[in-house]
Amino acid sequence: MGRIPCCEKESVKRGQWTPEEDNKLSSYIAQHGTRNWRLIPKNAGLQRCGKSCRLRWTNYLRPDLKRGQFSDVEEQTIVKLHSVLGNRWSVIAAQLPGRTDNDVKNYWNTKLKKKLTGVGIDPVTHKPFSHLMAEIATTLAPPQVAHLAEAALGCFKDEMLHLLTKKRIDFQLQQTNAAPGNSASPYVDVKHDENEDTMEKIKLGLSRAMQEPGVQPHNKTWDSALASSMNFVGSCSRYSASINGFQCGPPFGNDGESSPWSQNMCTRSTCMEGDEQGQLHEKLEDDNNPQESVGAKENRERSSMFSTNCVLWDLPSDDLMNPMV
DNA sequence: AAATGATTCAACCGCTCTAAG
DNA sequence: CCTTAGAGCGGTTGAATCATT
Repeated sequence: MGRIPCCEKESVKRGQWTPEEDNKLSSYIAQHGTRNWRLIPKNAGLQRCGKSCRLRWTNYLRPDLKRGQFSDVEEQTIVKLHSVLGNRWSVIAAQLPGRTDNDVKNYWNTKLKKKLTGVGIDPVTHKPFSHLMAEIATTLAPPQVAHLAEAALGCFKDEMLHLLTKKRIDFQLQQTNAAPGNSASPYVDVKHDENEDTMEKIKLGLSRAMQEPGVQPHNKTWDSALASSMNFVGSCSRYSASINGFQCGPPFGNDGESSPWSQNMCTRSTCMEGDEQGQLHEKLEDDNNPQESVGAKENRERSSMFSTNCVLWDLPSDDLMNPMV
């Protein structure tokens, strides 16, 4: 037995709302409140489904809604909460006064996901891609690691190309175009010659990632030492440094000394049991410092989480500037 | 200036959860 | 306990807008 529709689809209007409809809905809700959405369109004289009315009200007409660009603080809050809660947009939105789950979801899908990917962070797990690869590598026999590395080249091709080329693309294109007989792509020729070398570097990086203890050099961000440590404390604390001091340890961990995988565990919903929601609130309130000056905020934006020096595969940054690793 | 592609975001869809009877 | 309806959620779509060629 299928569910009955919430309204007669033939008799309801769909699509964009007109100002007249908005007025009718707003004034009706102002008078009668939002009880029983099914009756609201009928009583308000709207040819709309109750569900549509609710959506229009909660996402657009509510007087307490905040319009316009997300602030840096809001952006960071979303990233933080998403790393803990995943795609629980309504919970995330509840921490952002004036923002709806739809707003947050749209902002995540259109902006934040790309930003994170652009700096080499997997937006699903909030870990560096290099770290994820190293994690997978530990479960494989050495010959398979090479295959993994090869596969990674394909999987993350777009992200890597973006990272590797964004600063030198013009230069490379100039050089390529200047050289007679070169193909249109700056990568085609070097790819073939350097492929072996590239694969060796990647394998080396992955091997180190599997072997090294938790060494965390301080002069790099998002490098494969993160991955090599196989210790998300390192990556998370580095990550947290990039996003304005958010720490995955306390209050999320059980104690001050985080276990190697405590960060990993705290990135999922298990972290939200008990009184942690309250701790989350505390933390968020700390972060949303209302006294922050505009100048300070702008400065911080310039050095925001997304300006991290992303180094993948344990390669020197100079190598990253070459067309193929 | 026009065409095309990319991006944004309001709105819809289908599902789950919850409470009432 | 079961059924049903209402509410809410997350995923997806597509029209409007913006950027690029």
